[in-house]
Parts: sequence; structure tokens; C-alpha cells
Amino acid sequence: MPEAVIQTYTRADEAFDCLQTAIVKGDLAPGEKIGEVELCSRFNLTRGPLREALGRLESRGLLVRRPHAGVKVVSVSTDELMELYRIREVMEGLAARQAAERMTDDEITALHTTLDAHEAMIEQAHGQAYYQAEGDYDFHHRIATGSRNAKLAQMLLGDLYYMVRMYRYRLSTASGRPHMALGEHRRIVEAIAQRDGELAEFLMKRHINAARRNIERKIAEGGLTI
Amino acid sequence: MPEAVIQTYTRADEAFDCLQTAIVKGDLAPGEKIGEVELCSRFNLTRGPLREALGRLESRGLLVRRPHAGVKVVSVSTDELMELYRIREVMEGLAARQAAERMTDDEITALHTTLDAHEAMIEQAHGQAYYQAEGDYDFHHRIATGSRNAKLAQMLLGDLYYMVRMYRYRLSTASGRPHMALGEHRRIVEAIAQRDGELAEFLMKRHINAARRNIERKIAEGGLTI
DNA sequence: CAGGCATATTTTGTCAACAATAGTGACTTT
DNA sequence: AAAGTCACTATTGTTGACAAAATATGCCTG
Repeated sequence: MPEAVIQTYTRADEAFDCLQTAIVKGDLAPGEKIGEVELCSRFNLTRGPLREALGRLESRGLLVRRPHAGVKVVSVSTDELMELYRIREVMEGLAARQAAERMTDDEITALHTTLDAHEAMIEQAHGQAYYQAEGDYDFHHRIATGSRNAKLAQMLLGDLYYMVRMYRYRLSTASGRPHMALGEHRRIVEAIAQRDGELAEFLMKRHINAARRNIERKIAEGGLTI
Repeated sequence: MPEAVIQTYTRADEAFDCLQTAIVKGDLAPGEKIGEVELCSRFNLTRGPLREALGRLESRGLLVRRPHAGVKVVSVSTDELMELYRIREVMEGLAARQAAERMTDDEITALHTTLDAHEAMIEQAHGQAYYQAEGDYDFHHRIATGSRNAKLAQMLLGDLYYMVRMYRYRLSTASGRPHMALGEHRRIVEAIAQRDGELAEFLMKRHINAARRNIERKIAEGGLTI
């Protein structure tokens, strides 16, 4: 047994998770001003733990608080979304490089099978963008973890991904280029399997850069409004 | 008037600042287990705001909390410190590139004068490592802000720098290579002034990489113990 | 004498009432 | 009539008391 420690789940954690998913899923719209008492009744919580959760969410940048004036969900402009992708580019590039150097063989095998599953899902649920988005998240999640860089994984998984996902739900994976993305994923995994960190970094950066430009183009075309 | 909004300072903010500086300065030693009531009496606070601040600090990675078991200051191994520098390398590289593209001429002038002040301080307080550390922080702070990438600045200034500074206080700027660092800083500013983003990124990455290797070497020599 | 179990204590997690502040509306004044 | 000011209300910030949980201690048993 690797982990028998059952992290007791406190009400503040519950509040945190509820709010985070509510924000990511869009149940709480960006810019929406929300009262504490309303949130309490909505999630069956009391104000103590709620405030604790609000503090955490604020320091993660998912919502902004003005003293005595209430909290509101952060609203990210398209420019800011592009900046997020630029950060992802360099950080995930680093993650891919370190993953190539440090992942175990078992983890790499798991990466391969993950991609196979994604391919099957794309063939089958042809056009179901939601699965594609989740699959993409799964892939990047594994690489962040595989980097064996705790802080890097924390920043990617705990900060950036939530903000990006917040928009992916709304755009419902605007990228909409499942096959292309899958091919890029395959090449990245190949580089990792060959323990070629430099190549993995390069491919990952290019992959995220392509995703960013794709979204940028779609927004410019007016097909998407944030 | 650009900013007439007086951010009212709440008790939770006070608690947050107190704890953060206490951790960074080393008044609260890493690994030290601290009780909530003790902290309250120490900083003249009550438990409500304190707990809010603890939540924020936890999500920033400065302390770890185990439910019902108390909080303790995070203790970072040398390996983890090196990982922090690797993250800094790519993120500050990006910051330098974007700063070169976006900083105003006034900001660049300010950067120059900042470096002049650092040089004077180094000459004068010859060996006073503390000023060097603060000067270094000032330099990197300006570039992070100048990147015009809000999230990037937040992650650097709000997360990474505090963790690194936490160790700089303890090592009392182990780097101890003030003149060399100043020269590197000058070259980075030159690249920014010439709006050469690519070069600025390259120089910044090399600068941080050199700092990392320097610390790594000193630790390996046994001169420093964390 | 050592190990495990039960109890007791300390510490954290939670709650509900109180105080302070910002936003809002009406009123007065120019 | 418009603008500024004052008071009010609703919401947030804070406090202290209560409940639950984990660690530590001491006792009992093998």
C-alpha cells in the first residue's frame, strides 16, 4: 500500500472544490458578483469555511475580492488568455524535458495507452469535443506529474489548468483539431520514450503555440466570443 | 489621479503579511510546527482571520496543513530549491522577452538607474551581501512587471520569489558574486533597450542558470547547509 | 519488559452572534 | 432641477464559544 493516509476532508476543502468546479464549469459566470450568504445556501455551507475557501481561490487568481464590497469571479480577456498560453508554453516545455529525463518506463507505457484510448474516443465519439478536451487535459496532466518537479506540477495543475479549463468549457474546446493534436501528442511521447528531453521540450512548445494561434485565429474570425 | 482607491487593510491581510515575512525572514523555521493560538498571541490576531491567511499561504506553498494536526512551515530540500531555479529560468526568460517587447522607454531608463544604484551600493557596502540580494530582487521585480503579463508577474512575484527569498535570507545571498551578476544584469538591460527579445530571453536564462549552478556548487562543497 | 489499547488532553474545525463598512436612496440646498 | 450630503440598509469582517478529531499519556496484558 503506497498511501494509506486518508486525508480527512474538511468543510473548507469541500467549499473550495465546489466553488472551483462551479467557476470552471461556468455555473458562476465571470464578472458575476456573488454574496457570501447566497453561496452558503447554494452549497450548504457556513460562512467560516466558505471564507477560507474564498481566500484560497483569490490567491489562485480565480476570483477577486474587494474588502466590504464582495467577491466576483475573475473575467479574463482574450489578451490575458493568450498570455496564459505563453506561460504554458515555457512551463510545459520544461515539464516535457524533465519528463523525458525522469519518467519511469511504466509511466511512458501508460502515456502510450492513454493516447490509444484518446484515439479510440475520437474515432468513436466523432466530434464530441468534450472528450477531446478531457483527454487533452489527461495527457498534459501526466507529463506535468512525470516531470518530478513538485512545484512545477503544482503551478500547472493547481493554477494554470483551472484558468484555461474555465475557458475551454465555455469555448467547448474551440481548438477542434483532435486529429492534429493527437499526432502532436504522439510525437511528444515518442521523444520522451527516446529520452530526448530537448526534442520533447521543442515539440511541446510548438504544440501549445499552435493551440494558442488556433484559438487566436478563431476569435479573430469572430467565431468565438469570450 | 490614477489610483484613488484606498484598499482597506483587513485583519486577514495583516495576518497574511505578518506570516509571510516571518516565514521569509526565518523567524518561523522550516519544518517548525506551529499552533494557531500561539500564532494569534504572537501577532495579536484572532483565529478567524488567521485561518484565512493560513489558507492563502498554504495554496501558495509556503506552509503545509494536515487536518486536525496543525500547520508547519514548508521545508524545501536542496533538490527542490534547484527545481525552483529551473522554473525561474524558463519563466523569467519569458518575462525578459516580453519586457523587451513591451516595456516603455521610461521603464527602461528606470532599469538603468536601478543598476547604477546597485553598482554604487556594491562599491560602497563592499561585501554587504544583504543589499546585493535586495538589489537582485529589485531588478527581477522590474522585469516581471515590465512583461505586461499579469499572471506571469503574479506567479513570479507572488509565488516563486518568496520561496527563493526564504532561502536567500538563510544562505544570506550565497551567490556572493555581485560584480558578475551586475555585469549580467547590464547585458540583459542592453538587450531589452535594443528591443531584442530573443537575446534578452537567452541572457536571462543563462543568468539564472549560472546562479543555480553557483548555489549548487557551494552546497556540494559543504559550505552551505539547508 | 514490551506492546497495544483506552482514555484524557490539547488542538483544530465549525458555528452563530456582533461590529464595522460600503453602497443606496431620499432629502435638502443652491 | 441638479447636485451634494446625510442617514439607512444590507453585506462583509470579526469575535468568542462550542464540537470533533488527533496526539500523547498511562494503564493493562502478553
